[in-house]
Amino acid sequence: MAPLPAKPAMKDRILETADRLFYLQGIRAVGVDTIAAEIGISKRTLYNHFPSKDALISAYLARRFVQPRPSDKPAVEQILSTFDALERRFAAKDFRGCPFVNAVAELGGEDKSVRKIAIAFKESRRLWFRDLLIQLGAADAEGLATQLALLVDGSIAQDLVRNDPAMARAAKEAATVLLRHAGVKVGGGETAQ
Amino acid sequence: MAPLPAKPAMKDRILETADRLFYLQGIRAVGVDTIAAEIGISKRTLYNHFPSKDALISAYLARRFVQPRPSDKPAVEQILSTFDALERRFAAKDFRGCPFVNAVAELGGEDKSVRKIAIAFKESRRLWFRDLLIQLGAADAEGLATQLALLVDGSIAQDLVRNDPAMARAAKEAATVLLRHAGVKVGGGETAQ
DNA sequence: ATTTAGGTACACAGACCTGTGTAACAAGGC
DNA sequence: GCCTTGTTACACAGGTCTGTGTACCTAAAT
Repeated sequence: MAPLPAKPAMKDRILETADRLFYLQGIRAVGVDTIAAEIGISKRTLYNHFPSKDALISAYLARRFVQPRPSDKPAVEQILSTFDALERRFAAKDFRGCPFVNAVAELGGEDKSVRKIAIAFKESRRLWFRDLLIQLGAADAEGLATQLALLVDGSIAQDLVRNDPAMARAAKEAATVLLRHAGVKVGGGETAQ
Repeated sequence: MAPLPAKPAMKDRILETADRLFYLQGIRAVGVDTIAAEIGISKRTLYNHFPSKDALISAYLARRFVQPRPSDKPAVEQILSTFDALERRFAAKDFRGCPFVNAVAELGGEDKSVRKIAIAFKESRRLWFRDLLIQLGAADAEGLATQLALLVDGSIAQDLVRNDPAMARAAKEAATVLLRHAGVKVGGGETAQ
């Protein structure tokens, strides 16, 4: 009915495939040939949708930049369930660390736009923590939000290397201690054990 | 006097240069040509000392695998000064994250030996924390050591992206809280402020 | 029926990569 | 003098990479 329902399908397919391959194998390790071949299209078609590999990289990272959706759950539960979600993702065998950190590590200071989006992503996550902490009346919400972000990224880095989902649990336990220390009331023993 | 004082100089020069370039620009981003050219030697000479680029990569990571030297300082001070050292390294403009994490991120699951040495490195650091914590009689030295390692790697990842040495201070403050919570006596207010 | 948009096949340029082969050169030990 | 060891210069093989050029095809819109 609408004149363009199936039209953007190709661009999305390219992006989705690039995302998967970039993330799993590394950006430099995946050539545009590989992406096109994986979809079964010609390289020319790919370049008709994205002017360069750099544009594809930017689109890949932009696609990964998703905000956590607002929730009605209690703030403290939102914060702690972050680490449960991490543990679940660590257990999936296609988890390969934070795409933004990996991109910066791989592309170095060379690429300014990559770093820029990575910084924006990390800060947005920190602010998400901070706003919840403010709701909770936590002492030093700014500093504590940073510390929680450290625990998240630390567990991601450790899991990337060790492949051990327990890293998320360790982070959650540390987060619980830090929250309590900041005067936040945290529900019982679900953290221990 | 000794017959081979200047002999291994070349191999060391190659390794040192490879280390610097691999670390700063990424392993895949640096070709053997570039390394040889940087030293001013021929590519042939490089290949006379290392049979392949993979061997050079392994030597690079092995070179980065240094144990913290034993110290007479009090254990708690050793632990906390780790974060001061991190802050100093973050402030240097040639800091580009953890070479082991970066290598795993860049080379992916593809390379088993790289992951192996990265795991060994991370575990050796965790054990270093653990042994000090045992000396201190901390509760749950194993778990706490993991948590401290998370804070280290988290601050490294955050600094890699943001270039903000304050990440090390945030990690130190979190570490202080966790140590106190485990019953470790930590000296005064040098952490706050 | 014709135009137009998007896709295909395929070759190619130009760069860079790892790794090898070869012949010549320099310096110290014997 | 001779021989060994390390280095150099340089070409090259064979592969991969990004990106372009071109001519053809198909299907939908008009």
